[in-house]
Amino acid sequence: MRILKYKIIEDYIKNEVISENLKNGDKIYSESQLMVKFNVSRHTVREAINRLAQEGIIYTEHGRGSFVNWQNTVEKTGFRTSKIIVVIVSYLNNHIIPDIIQKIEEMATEKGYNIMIRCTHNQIAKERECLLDLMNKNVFGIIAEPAKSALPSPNACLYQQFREKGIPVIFIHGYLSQQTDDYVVVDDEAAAYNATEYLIRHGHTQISGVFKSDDIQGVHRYSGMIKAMLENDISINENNILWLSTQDEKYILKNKVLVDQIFSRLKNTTATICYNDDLAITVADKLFEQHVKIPEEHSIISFDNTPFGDAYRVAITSMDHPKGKLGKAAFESLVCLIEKKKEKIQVSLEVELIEKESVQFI
Amino acid sequence: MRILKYKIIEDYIKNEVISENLKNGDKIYSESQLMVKFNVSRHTVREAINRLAQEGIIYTEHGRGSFVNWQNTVEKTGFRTSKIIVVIVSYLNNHIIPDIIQKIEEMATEKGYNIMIRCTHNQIAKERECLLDLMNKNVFGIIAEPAKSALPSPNACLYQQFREKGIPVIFIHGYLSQQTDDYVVVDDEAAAYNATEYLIRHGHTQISGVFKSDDIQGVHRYSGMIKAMLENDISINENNILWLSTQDEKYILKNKVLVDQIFSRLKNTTATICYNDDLAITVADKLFEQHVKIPEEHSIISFDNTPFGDAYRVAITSMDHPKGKLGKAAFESLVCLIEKKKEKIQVSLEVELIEKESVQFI
DNA sequence: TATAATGACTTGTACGTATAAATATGTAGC
DNA sequence: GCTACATATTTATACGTACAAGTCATTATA
Repeated sequence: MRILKYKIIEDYIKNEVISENLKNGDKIYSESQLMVKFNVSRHTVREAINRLAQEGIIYTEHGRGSFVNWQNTVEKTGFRTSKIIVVIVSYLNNHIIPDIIQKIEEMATEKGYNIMIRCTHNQIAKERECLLDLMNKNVFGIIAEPAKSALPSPNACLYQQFREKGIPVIFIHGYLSQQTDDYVVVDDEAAAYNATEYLIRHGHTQISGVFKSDDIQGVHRYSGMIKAMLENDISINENNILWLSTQDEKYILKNKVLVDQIFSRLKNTTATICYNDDLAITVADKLFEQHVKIPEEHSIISFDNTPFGDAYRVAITSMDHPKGKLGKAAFESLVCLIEKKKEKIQVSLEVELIEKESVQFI
Repeated sequence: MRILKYKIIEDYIKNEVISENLKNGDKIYSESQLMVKFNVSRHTVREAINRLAQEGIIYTEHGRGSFVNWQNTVEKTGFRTSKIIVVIVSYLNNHIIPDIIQKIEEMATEKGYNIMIRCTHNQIAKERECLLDLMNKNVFGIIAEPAKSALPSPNACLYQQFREKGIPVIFIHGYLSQQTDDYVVVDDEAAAYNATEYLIRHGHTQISGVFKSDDIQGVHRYSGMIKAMLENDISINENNILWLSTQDEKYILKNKVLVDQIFSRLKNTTATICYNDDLAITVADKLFEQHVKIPEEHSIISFDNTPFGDAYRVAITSMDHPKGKLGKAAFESLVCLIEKKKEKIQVSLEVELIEKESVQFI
């Protein structure tokens, strides 16, 4: 291997910077100084300096000199080479997602990644648009809360395309295919199972449920409930289950028909399992309006343990949501896939039950 | 402007590539060909080629020649050429920011911008780190909620540097300098003025206040309160004002001393103006614990009109927060600055009072 | 005292030359 | 038809020179 003169100078300065003999912002030797020092031509010195500048270790200013730019070196090349992770979520304005994203952002910044946010409003079309837009961008990985995960998704193949291009995708909250997807989710079935067992232990046998029909979470929570009831030899009355779509949920407060539906489903039951705290509060409000006392006359249990449910006049007993843990696991898993340290990530987080005031012994 | 020879060659080749006279993978003219073609020295040709290689438009192979690398340019450049807007906020997990960001994301995606998120945890150090990190990145603009906006900020000069580089900065929620900054904020002083007037109209003359000391919003809300009281000839007792820092706020629930402080400040008053709904609920909780009934024995009014305050056992009367409007205005203003359609943006949004249950006539 | 001019020093652009090393190609020899 | 070799072409490294242009501190001037 031939010894390159410019390489000698380049390495020398690089070492000075790394060993902090030259600190950030310091002016390095001028071209003429280096010419003398290494007994080379100006051209060779400039070659070395150009390479260092290209690497982002120094920058030069006309008429002033070259200066160390070490602290920014890693990221200096800008977003072109910097590591971008896209986080795709349904909505930002709920009580779960912001916490997850905040955790992801925290860890990502620490690791030198940048977080880009996209919202789908839980609409397949917006999700599709977003994925197509990202398709020819230079992203390192995707963390996605899939839209309408309970239904067959026409966007599954788009996510697949990212994986085929070597861009890992981690699903959170739900997934599109349990076989092929990488995901970090909450074990909703187990959570619902435990919630139902908790009601049963409090003497409830007539239990109704309000679930969301378009998210896989709703399906899992439903099946956890059913499982617990079957195992406790409690008969299941499908009439006591109310399925709501995202659309319904938005209009539920205004829509008289839906309110009536709630009551027809809850009739003859002593407890209700609600898809989440927001829904639990909506249901509770309607019950209060009809002078049904909670928890004395009707118990309610729900999911996600939000401050919203905490602040309600009857604090809603709820299955906790490990938001920070989920964000952390999702990011770490994604990095594992990016760095090819693992091939498949399928994590299911267990959750605790947080006892509050909305469930009573019958 | 001096005409640079290497620049002529560089632009010529770049044009050949863009116009697809030279397609991806094609070998470009050799150095000696270019020397003849442009009648320059080899050095000048190499200067041009080096720059093109640095841009990623071509690559060179020893002994073979230089080749067009255009297909990768779009991909490689990826986000470099795409329009990135960075949104810097204190926290994501509150009731205001996610809505604002969601609106910004919605509009940005529509206009072909990409949103990058950073959280400062309302810490000057983290804000600084974030700004330094962004300094060398190719962003189109910044929407920032400044950290600790009530105090003189050492990061003000960093924001200034962005502006000097032609990267506009729009502050939301607060600003660092009313003279020089571009901002879209809520008119907190007017809001507090109206809130105070509302209390006065309900017969309250002994009014206490709980404010945040490190955000400019707290200062503005305080001064709005003072203004209203002065104009109504109500004497102000500084002992009835409690100032909390972000630090305090976090420990307030656990810290006995602070709880006592709250009560010493609220003593002898019939109503309290709270910095926001979260604080209002904390204060209300403590009052309830001491068997003070709200609103019968003490009225509370606050800011931001969050669902959190809505769900509280006594729905908190609160000044509304135009989250969507603010997000929209911030984004549109930023685009105006980016496209140089405007030079200065200083928007103050007026807010409504949302009457609920926590204020009563005395 | 404030401003303008000067000169020393710095990097930027541009020319010329020479040799080294990698690649491509044509030719001679088997 | 294949290999080995010589040759031409290409880029890479390296020397030298000259002048342009930006920065900065000192000096001279108004």
